[in-house]
Amino acid sequence: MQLPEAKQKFIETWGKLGSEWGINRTMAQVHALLLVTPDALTTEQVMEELSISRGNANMTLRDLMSWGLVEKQLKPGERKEYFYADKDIWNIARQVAKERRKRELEPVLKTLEELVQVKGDKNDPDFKTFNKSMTDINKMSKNVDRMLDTMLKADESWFWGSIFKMFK
Amino acid sequence: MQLPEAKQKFIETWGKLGSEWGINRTMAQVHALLLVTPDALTTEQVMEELSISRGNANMTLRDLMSWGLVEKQLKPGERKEYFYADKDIWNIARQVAKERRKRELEPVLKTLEELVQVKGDKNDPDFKTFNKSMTDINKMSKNVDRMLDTMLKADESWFWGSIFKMFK
DNA sequence: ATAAACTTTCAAAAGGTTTTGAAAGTTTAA
DNA sequence: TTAAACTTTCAAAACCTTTTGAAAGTTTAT
Repeated sequence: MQLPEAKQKFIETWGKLGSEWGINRTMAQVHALLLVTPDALTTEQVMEELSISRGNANMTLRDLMSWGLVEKQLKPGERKEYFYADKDIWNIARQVAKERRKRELEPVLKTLEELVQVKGDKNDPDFKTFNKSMTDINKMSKNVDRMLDTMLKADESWFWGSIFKMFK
Repeated sequence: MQLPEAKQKFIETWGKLGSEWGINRTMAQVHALLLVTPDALTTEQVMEELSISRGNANMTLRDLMSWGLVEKQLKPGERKEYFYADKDIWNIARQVAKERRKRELEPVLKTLEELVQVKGDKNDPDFKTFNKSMTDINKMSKNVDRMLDTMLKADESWFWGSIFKMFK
């Protein structure tokens, strides 16, 4: 396989994976494009490479910046804005974990906390089942939250090292 | 908050979380309903509780079975099929991890393996960037894969215990 | 064999999300 | 100023996914 074809394949694959995990396909594709591009690209170049409209490119690049995955670069003497993606995969993973935790896990944790408090008749099977599920899901969610916290603070090799020591 | 309202809130919350993570909202809602219901429900009851059509209920329940989250129960002397969800949250998490790994991570790993093999000019910045990204993403994906493997084989309390020992 | 009870299918409709592109807005240079 | 270069907006269109519901299929009891 040649480089241009391989890039294309990566962009497709990353886009598909993104959409399976609730990330807009185009956003994942733009990110993939920037990941395999050594230097920063303009909106124009992103539009060109992926055959998408100006509006789409603009909005997607802003989204990627709000996720902390892409940064704007201004070159001296130039009006155009350039976009550059951090290529450090551990940083990327942490950044995504951090954002999804804040956007999605935290609100759920808050709701579960309320639902665990719901009182009812201890002999009512409906209540018993509800209460047990809420308690268990709440515990697991908190564990996930703590694991993410560990990951966010950790250095890559230390984190995986510790994980794999689990089965030494 | 009263039990019926609380159930409703859980169903909503779980549905929203599901859709944020690429799982059909209705599927997550049906699963949530079964999680807070002590006994097995018929298609009819699911339709009723969530105000969805027969076709939708049928297809969603089959999907949940294919994910290994719900099982069909037949009661002696009855024609109707009943659907029951395993309430063990660790089992559920493992089952979801197992399926998503098989359906989504494995194909990506296979593609990355190919993309890492792509040869090119070591002085070409395009090639260097592509190759580094593929190598790094491949390594991280393999680590995730191994972590999932550990999780799938593990007992709940042992797994979290080991995770939290990481920061003792 | 028949009919009632129940499940499955799938084309069409509804609903939701993403994309477009032209217009409006902004910044910079002269 | 003015106008060129560039970015942002957003209503409408395109696209994609989900849902519906009636019809077809299946199973069981008589």
